[in-house]
Amino acid sequence: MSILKPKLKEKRWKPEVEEEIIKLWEKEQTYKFNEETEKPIYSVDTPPPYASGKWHIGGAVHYSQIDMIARYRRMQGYEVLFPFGVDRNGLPIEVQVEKQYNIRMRETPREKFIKLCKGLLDKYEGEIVSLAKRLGLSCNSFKSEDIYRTDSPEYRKITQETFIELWKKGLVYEANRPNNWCPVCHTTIADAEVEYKEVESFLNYIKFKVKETGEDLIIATTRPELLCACGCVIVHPEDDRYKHLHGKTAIVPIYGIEVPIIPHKEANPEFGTGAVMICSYGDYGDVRLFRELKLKPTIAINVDGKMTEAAGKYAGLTVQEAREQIIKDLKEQGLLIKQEKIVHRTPICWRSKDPIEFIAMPEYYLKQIEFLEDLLKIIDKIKFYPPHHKQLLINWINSVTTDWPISRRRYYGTEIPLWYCKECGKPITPPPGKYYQPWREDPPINQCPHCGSTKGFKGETRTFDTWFDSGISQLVILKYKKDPEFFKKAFPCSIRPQGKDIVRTWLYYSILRTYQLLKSPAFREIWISGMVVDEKGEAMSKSKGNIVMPEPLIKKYGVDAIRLWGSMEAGLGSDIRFSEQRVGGAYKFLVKLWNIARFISTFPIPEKTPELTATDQWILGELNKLIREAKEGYEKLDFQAPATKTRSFTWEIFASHYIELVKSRAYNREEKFTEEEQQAAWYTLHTVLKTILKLLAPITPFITEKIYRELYSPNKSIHLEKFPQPNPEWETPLTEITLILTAVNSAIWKYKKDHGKALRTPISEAWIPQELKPVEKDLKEMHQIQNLNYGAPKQPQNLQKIIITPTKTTTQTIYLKL
RNA sequence: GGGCCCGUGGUCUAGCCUGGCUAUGACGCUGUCCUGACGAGGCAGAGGUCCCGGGUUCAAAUCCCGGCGGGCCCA
Repeated sequence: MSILKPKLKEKRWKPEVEEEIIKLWEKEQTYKFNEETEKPIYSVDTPPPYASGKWHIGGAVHYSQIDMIARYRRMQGYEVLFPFGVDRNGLPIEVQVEKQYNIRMRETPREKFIKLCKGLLDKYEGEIVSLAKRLGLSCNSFKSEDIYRTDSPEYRKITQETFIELWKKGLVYEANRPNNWCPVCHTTIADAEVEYKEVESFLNYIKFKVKETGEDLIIATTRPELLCACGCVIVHPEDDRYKHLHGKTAIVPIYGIEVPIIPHKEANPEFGTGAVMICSYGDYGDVRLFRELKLKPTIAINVDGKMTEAAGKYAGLTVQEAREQIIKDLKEQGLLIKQEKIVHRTPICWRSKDPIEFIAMPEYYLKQIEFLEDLLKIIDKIKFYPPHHKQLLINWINSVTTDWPISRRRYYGTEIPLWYCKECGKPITPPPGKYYQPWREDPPINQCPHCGSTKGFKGETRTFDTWFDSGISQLVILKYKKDPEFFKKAFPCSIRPQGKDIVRTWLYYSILRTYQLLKSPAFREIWISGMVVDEKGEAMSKSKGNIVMPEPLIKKYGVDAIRLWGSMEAGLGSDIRFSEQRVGGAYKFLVKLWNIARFISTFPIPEKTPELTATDQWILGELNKLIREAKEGYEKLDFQAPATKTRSFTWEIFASHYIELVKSRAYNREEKFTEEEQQAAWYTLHTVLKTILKLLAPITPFITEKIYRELYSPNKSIHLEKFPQPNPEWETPLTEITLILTAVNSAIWKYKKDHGKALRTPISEAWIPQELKPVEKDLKEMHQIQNLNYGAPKQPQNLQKIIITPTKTTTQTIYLKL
């Protein structure tokens, strides 16, 4: 009798092993992109994480799911372009630097400020890259020189080049119009960058006078500090309370300004008193009405968020201070009737979280309104995963009403490549092909092409909105403007994977930018995932203090457990609720898988395919079903079904029933089986295991790689293997017995347990359903049945009768005797 | 005010598009078993008005209408 010992020594899967595997991948350059490839290219536009903080568990899950897409496509035979990039431009890092060093950007020399930004960015980038590696992302390379950065001279050069192109096409213009202004970041921001926050504030009822009649007119407002900028009062045309005032004049308290009372349907009779004061730049509606009614705006708030001279005695106060002061004054003068507490949504800056103001500044705009129709058409050519999330993008496109302000009065961003002639003041663009910094260098020409002056130029100091550069990542990774031949071959980008939170920004801008440059859809596929929320179902945020960091979980359970948990937890597009307990549950399966492999590793792999027994054919038939189901999920780029179905097959069918059935045969210690039969068990055990490993490889890349290398392929990664296909030779009607077989096994185990017997205890007599005849030999050994019969016994008196229910609607009867 | 998604045992989730068997699975819970890989196991079990109301249908978790509740986005 040969001594069989498991090849896998460890009794359980250890998360530390993952780190060795990462080193192996690095050494072998497993995921390197081969540009000369004959295979079709599949390009993944990995979201370049913003280098201003670490990833929480949500980031970890999100990126590992994107990795599953890359891994699945690679196993399907694509040459996968899966770059890693880092987004480093714009507001977020600047805000961070101001906080960290307690400085103000405008009071700091630009060179110095940029240096501080770079330093902090490098630190965060390092942390993010090492976590990305630890998560097992199969990016082509994590070498510093291979990572792209949106603030590198090469990237910025391309950003500027695309701007020059759009400028020449006449798609950029400058306009002085009120816009979202963050007084803290000191810059204009786009609608897409505006967030809303529920704020509790007072609705103040303020007494105006009607000039013609002398009567009081009560106005309700949340912004009394804007009284000085009041341009008119509107009332609803059908509002009977005010019909007699149409066309009359109202006198603004404190300032004594006379303004018209205008009937307008924007006034909501239900809100406040039904009479609304319209102030220049109060909110969107105010801005719109001022334009519509051709009123002359009064600028009440300056760029620092302080009141201007127009506010009279309140000049110089902040908005908040002015509001408090004016309320106090109104109260003293008996002009404040009452105050109501209300909760309303206030627009805030997405980065600094401060309330935004509407302030008119000259800014550059990129035309987008005239492209919206085309965008709606072009996205029909893109496949969405999951399909219903396409609606998120359609909704946003339909709600865009103004062009995109792209200039930012900030330091750390891609510079707008423009100079202005000192003589005529007209802007000039430099030739493309170089990275320009107009705030610190002269243009490449010395004579103004407009007026011929040689007096020199003044450089533009503003930068681009950060979405202006991240919105071309899909072009940059395909070597746009760098390698035209490759670009032609690879464009459009195969897939844009991203979270649903940045549909209106990154996704929308990417599609717009690509369409404007190339008149083509940017992507073939778009994959939009949900977010990871905390145990209570709420979004994670620093202010709530409910952020879960991945590192301790990685240490305890390993990355594979987190990845498996993330896939099993919810279908694609749904939010995933964090639960450490469930991560632990995923880890238990990995231990199970490890031990299954450990058991199987006891047996050699037969060199020739032996004649298979019915039991073997049965499990291969079941395996075939699993392959089909898993593939179906993978095709939807939704990993929930592959993860849960493979898990349940592995644990509940393969381990619990097949392995138990063939243990005797595989060991064959008493030589009750032929050598061929024994080899058939070995062959089948290995075949099933190998297939399970491949089915799980995209989801749990570490444990599958480890087992695969130990057992089957020391030198070639499982991740370079082909994804399993259903095998027609494995089709068998034997899968029809699965439910009966598992029910009979369970019944026998329970019977023995009920009688306090060990599972090895012999059964002297058993009567079971006829269907199980094909697996008779294994079944007898498994349960130690001495006298096995089929159907119903003639003399059932001495036997225990047990009714089993293989399906919910069918029952069968078996008879047992110990 | 509008759009999208969602509502299934204590908790989370599948099924819904394409209606049909006693509703899937996990975690937790209860009981029990040291069986040749696995006690971070095995086995067994309890636990559900499929949010509510109406309609279509022989038949509804599933389709339609109307509510209620939650989330996200927009105005």
